[in-house]
Amino acid sequence: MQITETLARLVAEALESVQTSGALPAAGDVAIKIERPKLAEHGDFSTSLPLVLARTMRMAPIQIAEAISGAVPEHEMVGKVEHAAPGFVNFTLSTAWLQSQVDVVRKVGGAFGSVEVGSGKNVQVEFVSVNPTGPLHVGHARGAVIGSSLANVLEAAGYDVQREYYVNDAGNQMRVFYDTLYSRYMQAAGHDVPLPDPAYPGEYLQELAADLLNDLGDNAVSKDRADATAELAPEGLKRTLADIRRVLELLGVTYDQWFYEGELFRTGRFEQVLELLEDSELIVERDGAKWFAATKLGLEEDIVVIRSGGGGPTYFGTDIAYHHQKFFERKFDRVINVWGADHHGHVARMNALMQAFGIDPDRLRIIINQIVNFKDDGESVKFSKRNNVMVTIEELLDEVGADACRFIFLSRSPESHMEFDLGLAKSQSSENPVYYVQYAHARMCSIVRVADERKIGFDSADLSLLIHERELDLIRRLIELPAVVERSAERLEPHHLPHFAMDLAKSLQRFYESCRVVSSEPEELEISRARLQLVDAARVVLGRTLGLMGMTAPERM
RNA sequence: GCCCCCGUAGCUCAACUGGACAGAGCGAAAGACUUCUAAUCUUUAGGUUGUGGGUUCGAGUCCCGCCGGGGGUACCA
Repeated sequence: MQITETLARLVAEALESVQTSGALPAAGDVAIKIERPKLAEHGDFSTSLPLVLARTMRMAPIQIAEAISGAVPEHEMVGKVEHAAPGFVNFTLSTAWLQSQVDVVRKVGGAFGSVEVGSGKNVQVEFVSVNPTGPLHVGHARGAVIGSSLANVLEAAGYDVQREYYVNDAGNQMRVFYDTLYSRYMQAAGHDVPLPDPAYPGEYLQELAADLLNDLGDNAVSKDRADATAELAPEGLKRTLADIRRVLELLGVTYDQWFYEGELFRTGRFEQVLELLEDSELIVERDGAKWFAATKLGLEEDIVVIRSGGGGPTYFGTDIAYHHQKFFERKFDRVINVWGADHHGHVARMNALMQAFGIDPDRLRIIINQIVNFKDDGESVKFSKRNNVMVTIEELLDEVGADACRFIFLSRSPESHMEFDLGLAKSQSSENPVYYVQYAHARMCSIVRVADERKIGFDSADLSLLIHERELDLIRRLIELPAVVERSAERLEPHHLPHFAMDLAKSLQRFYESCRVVSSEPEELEISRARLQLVDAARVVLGRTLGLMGMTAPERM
């Protein structure tokens, strides 16, 4: 059970007992919120319940606070209960209990921080899902990092998680991609075939076409356009996807499932779902096209799902089948899509779609991450696939490194319009907070190594020796991780992790500064052992935090 | 025009969904290494949370109006 839950229970008991005794009047049901005060003098946890109750009880909040704080039952976790103006009840954790947590952390080990809010529900996190028409560029990195860390956090929170990349292999953009590939292939073979319009004019397709000519030979040259394209397309797709996958892995991003849009057509699901909606008259025909009747569900306009003139399904059209499949065939309890801000217009449509399916809209959550504004030494850089000005994720990783990249993207909440200064990230990489955090981890590992070299075993230790302010501060920090995981999972906000990591690293460095761990003085052996256990616990917690962020936890730097 | 997101220290960002004196990092100023890693630590300066109202015991957080920035508003994705 989380600390706050225990405290809330104690407060509830206290409230009940003073109401039973008649010291306080009845007040109906109230939610008891336990929070963390900003100031140390206000204790470790607090509740403003008296302020909330003041009105209905028609009493001064401070009196209520006094009554409640005086009635809080004894508990091993709680050292001190105080009331404070204007109407707070403040809790200070007991020193003995804090000391005991070092052992708890070490026993739980790498699983420390896991919570059970997910209770075995299965959730899918779909992220990146960029059309495989070329290499990923820097703009895609943010969603990749957010999605992958969120998946880690949800897993730690007890969810059964599936990470998915939705491969748009069937749409318009792919046709353009294949048409361009054909032209480039013919050009590479020495034929003057102009680029289609529209086309993907970038270098990437020239290189890919040259590779295909080299590896597959020139068989396709003599075929007509359709046959040749049909021959080149699967290999072009395969190689582009393989490259995307490779670069994502460099960034520390992996998937459980690569789901192909084409699958929705091959299995007939697209047709089925459309028929289903036609039956409930949510698909209508007009102007030669098929429309999703979103106006019947409160939206301002209907949405085309199949274009007129045999134009095929739209992006939204296949999304209908795709999401139906997620909920009804694969039966996910929850689905989370991480999208860039350029797709935010679709959110309302997706909610309407959930309505059409008769699914609780809360089961689908769409995280919109805002566009990243890239700068280079203060100068704004605009990227675009069309005008061919872009930096690939791979180039970014060459310059900045995956860990630093992840940390930077992760520390901003998704809705912030973040700045990413490439020049700064490169030139000041040693001042980057990411190294501060990793260094703290390496330092703790180093201490354990030294203890090992000097043959100082610390399997057993007297933890009651840990009474230094910095030691207790560090323990307080360590045991925050479960709450951080819980909050990040419940609110789908992985950005709390790097901030916690910074705070933890700070506590570690401060402890290191004030408390000598491995001592050569014989009379300090016992305190050394106790501190070694603390260092070991801290190493575990920081390592886990880095792991959740998808970063490495170096043992030396 | 309409819809969504944002505006917090010089810069980059937090603030536990309405709580107590708004916090970190970087940058700036001043200090600290004979021991386990100085990629460190200790101080100091820096704020009318864009702005004007409102709700509340209490507002960076909720509501309304302005100002500024970004994104969307296709039979593109």
